[in-house]
This record gives sequence, structure tokens and C-alpha cells, in this order.
Amino acid sequence: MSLKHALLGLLAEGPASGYELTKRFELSLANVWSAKHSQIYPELRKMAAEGWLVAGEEGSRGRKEYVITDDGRAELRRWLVEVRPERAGRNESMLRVFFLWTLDPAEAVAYLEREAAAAHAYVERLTALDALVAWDESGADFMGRLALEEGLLIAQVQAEWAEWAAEQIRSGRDATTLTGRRRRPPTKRQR
Amino acid sequence: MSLKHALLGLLAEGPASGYELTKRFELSLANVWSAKHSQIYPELRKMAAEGWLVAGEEGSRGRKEYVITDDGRAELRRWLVEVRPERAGRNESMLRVFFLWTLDPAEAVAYLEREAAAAHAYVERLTALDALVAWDESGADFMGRLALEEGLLIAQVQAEWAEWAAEQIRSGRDATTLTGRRRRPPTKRQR
DNA sequence: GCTCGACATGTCAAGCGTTACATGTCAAGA
DNA sequence: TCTTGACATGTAACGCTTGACATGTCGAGC
Repeated sequence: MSLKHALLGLLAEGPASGYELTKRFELSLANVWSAKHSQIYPELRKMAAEGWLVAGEEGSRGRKEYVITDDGRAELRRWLVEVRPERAGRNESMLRVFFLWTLDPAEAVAYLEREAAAAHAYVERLTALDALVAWDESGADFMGRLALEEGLLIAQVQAEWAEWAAEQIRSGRDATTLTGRRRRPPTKRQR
Repeated sequence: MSLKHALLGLLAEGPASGYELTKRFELSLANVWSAKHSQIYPELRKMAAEGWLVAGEEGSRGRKEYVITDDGRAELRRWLVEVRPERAGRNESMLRVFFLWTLDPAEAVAYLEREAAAAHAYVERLTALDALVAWDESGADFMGRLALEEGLLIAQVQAEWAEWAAEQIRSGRDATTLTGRRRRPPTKRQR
């Protein structure tokens, strides 16, 4: 149900066509949300009917540009400040961990090591992206970079966790004898 | 598409009815996956038709118990070792961060502080759960506890990130002047 | 002049997931 | 005895998402 709000957020930066919005999902937002044109085009029409957007006249090649309305901005704001985000309901990679006991220990270790490698690769990807982007002083870039940083931190923790978990299995432990979890120090609130 | 495999994984521990499996999703798996009985019952019938399960005869109150077959175990194994988990396509809370620039800085800070508090609360919940569970030496408990630990680490990082991000906004920074990111040391591979 | 690829929009079928509706059994306790 | 709540299963409508199919325009380069 967040597609509408993702579109409102993108259109808050300025008018855009369905095609351009589709590209935004493939590029800047790819790590955070996804949507195909087949969903975006009908959705934009619904949002226009709702009064959150208005469509400009057709440009060349049938291009249709949408502009966010005050109602649209109000809805975006309402969503941000009033609707509590729900804690992730689904996490496929954690689900898999629950069932690793059905494999041989060596296979489970191999699985976790591949996960660690994938997380490392993702860290590399995000780091490269961060270096590549010509960040400016806009609010949008500011928030984009903060979000990228969050993704980076989480991927790093996932990599470390997977290596630790693999080591636990390798050394023949069980749920009652886990060792050396790098629990972070009891979080100090800043200020 | 993982519901089938989640059910296979649960049934790998032993026979169960749709009702019991529904409870498992509400309890042990709640932080990782969700499914309602209205989806589970039809899915079990499809999986039995597929040959992954067999249904026992009806018990009292119409209870139907399903048992995993060798084909079912093979499919679970195939999913675990051959199918690469896809990197999370959707993350609503990160999506929201992208659009925080549309709010006043003070509101954005308040938003992030609420997120930090929510993450802290979740850490507490998981910590309490970890202390409450009577972990045994089974493989299932071992993997369950490893997964719980992963959730804990991620929630801790999220809390720290949100506090750091709020501080960045409070001190009037932008994408070109971020400070003090607690980047973890370049990951040392264990052994 | 033609061809190719990016630009640009659209529909449709099928699968996944949630909510609401619907029904019936059994055991415990008042 | 009756009521209540946990046990237990099911269907139907609706919304979200994907993948496949479909169509057409415009500019660059051969």
C-alpha cells in the first residue's frame, strides 16, 4: 500500500511522467522499493482521480506529465507523520535460517558463508554507489545519503552475523552453548 | 512464493495440522514470516496434490494432520541450497527516509527519534523472548536462536542509525557534510 | 532511407496475501 | 444445563504485484 506514497514522494521533487518514475524505481529507489510500469501507469491515473495529482497535456510520444497537488502533499505528510510503519512482516533470508537444521552441518556452514559473501558484495556495491553519486546540498540528497548509510550498516551487520553463525555451527555448538556474540554495548542515547 | 517452503520447513519437524501451523506463524515465526489460516489451508491442499505432503485421516473437530513426504523434503532442500534468496525488494521504513526532506527539520528529527525508540523497544522484546525461551540442544532451537540473534543485531544497528541520523539533521548538515558515521572496521574475515 | 534502441504508454492473466464471512466441535466452569 | 472460548476448517471478494503481450514515436547512425 506504499506505492501511492512512494509516487507522491517522488513527485514532491517535481513533475514527472510515468516513464521517468519507473526509471527512478529502477535506479535511486532500487534498494528500497520496486514497481513496474504496468503497476505505475494505472496507479497514477487512480491518484489523479483521487485528486492527489493532475495530469498535464500529452507531450511528444504520448508522454504524460503528472504534478502533485496540495491534497497530494497533504496525504504524503499524513502518511509520514501519522501512519506508523509496520515492522517488516517478511524476511526470506531469516526464514531460511530457521530451516538450516534440516541440512548437514557442512552444508549449513556453506550456506551461511555464501550469505556472508553476498552481504559483503552488497556492502561493496553500496560503497561504490556512495562514492559515485555527486551528492548536493539538497534535502533529497541528504535523506538519500542517510538511507544509503542505513543500508550499509545493516549489510555489514548481516555479513558479520553470518560469519559468526557459520563459526558456531563449525565448532559444534547448540542453542545452549552459543559463544562470543558481539553484542553492542548497551546503547547510549546521544545527549 | 516462500509460504510453501515455510510450511515444508515446519512440517520437517513433524506432522501438524493447519491450525497448528497457523499458530506457529503467530508465535515462533511471527518476526520472520506471516500467514493467515485462509491462505494456509488451501496451500496445504495444493502441496498435498503436488505430492509434497500426505494428509492423515480426520481427527476430532475435523482436524487434519499433514505429514511431509520424501518429495517434500527434497523440495525443501532444493530451495535451501539451490535457490538464492533475493535481496529485500521492499523496505517501507527506508522508503520513508527518502521523503523526510518534505517535512520541517524538527518533524524529521521527531520522526527519526520515534523510529529509534521503536527499534529499542523491539530490541527489548527480542531480548525478553531470548531469556524466556527454554532453548534445548535441538538443531531447530539452535537455528532459531541464531536467527533471533540476527534480528537483535539488526534492530540495534537501526536504533543507532536513527539516533545518528536525527543528530545529523539537528546539527544542520547536508549530504556533503555528514559526520561521525560509525562505520565498522573493514570486516576481518574470521580465519 | 532504414534500422535500431531508447522513449513512452497501455492491457491482461495469474499468483500472492488480507479481511471478512461462515460453520461447526469440544471441554471447562458457572 | 448452558455458555464461553479455544479448537478447527473452510470460502469469497478485493487489492497488490509480476510477467507477458501489445503498440507506437522519435533520433542517431549507417
